[in-house]
Amino acid sequence: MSQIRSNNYEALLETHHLKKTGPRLKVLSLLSAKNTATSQPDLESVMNDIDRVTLYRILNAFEEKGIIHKVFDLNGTANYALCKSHCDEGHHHDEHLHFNCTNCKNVYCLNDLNLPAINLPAGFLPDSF
Amino acid sequence: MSQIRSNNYEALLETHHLKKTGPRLKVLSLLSAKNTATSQPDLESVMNDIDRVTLYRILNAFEEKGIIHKVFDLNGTANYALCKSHCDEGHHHDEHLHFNCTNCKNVYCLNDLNLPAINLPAGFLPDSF
DNA sequence: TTAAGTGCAAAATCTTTGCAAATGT
DNA sequence: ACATTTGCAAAGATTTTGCACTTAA
Repeated sequence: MSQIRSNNYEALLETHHLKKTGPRLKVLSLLSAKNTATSQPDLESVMNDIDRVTLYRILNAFEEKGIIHKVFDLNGTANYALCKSHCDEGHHHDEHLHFNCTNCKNVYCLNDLNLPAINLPAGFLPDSF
Repeated sequence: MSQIRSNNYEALLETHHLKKTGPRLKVLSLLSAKNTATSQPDLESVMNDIDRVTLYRILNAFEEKGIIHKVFDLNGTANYALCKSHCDEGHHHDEHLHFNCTNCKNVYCLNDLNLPAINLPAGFLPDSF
């Protein structure tokens, strides 16, 4: 089973023309193991065997490729979660809400939820949420 | 008229037991002059006569007192805007949405807007938005 | 007068950049 | 073998802290 999952990650990397390296697979498995977005500090502490700079670069690369998305919590710290649906290179398309639990401090992705209708002021068109 | 506005700021500071100093009044007048939230870098560049550290302390103090609120834009940079309604010390109560114009990069407060109904997953209760 | 606020210097973080060594294909 | 990716060192940027001086009340 972890075999199957691991293959999924590798396929994901292949799709995006990224090499299947240890650090990258580790990030993917960490992010998919949780149902909440993971903060960069948390990732760093768990990946203490790999360089902090490498983590920055992996996260940036994944975000550009549309593999993960970044959301800032109430403290302004970046949290990352896997994209569920069709995200292209350079453009994310899995628009959904997040919420920040004040109890456990976790950031949840509300993928199942319909986006509420939001009327922007006159003259503005919605682009993304 | 700028006289009247200035008096408003001073009253605001009095209410919160803060001294009416030059830097503080300047921050208040800058924030109220715009209908969008102002990023900290923008504030710094405009307040180039006062120390960066002072600005940090003023913004933190104002936020704690419930005079302003902080919102992070899509780049994770802090933007500040005056609170419109009843915000207490340590607790903000003017819940509203923000949006980030991809054209002008400004962060707008949607005070007039009704909050959309959002159903959290089972077991969670909304606290703030 | 005196408690609060400011400015400066310096520390502590956080993030980016450059380059040589290591690794995947 | 070659282009990518990583690790390390170092630069840059952001945020916090300590302390002496200044200012509002």
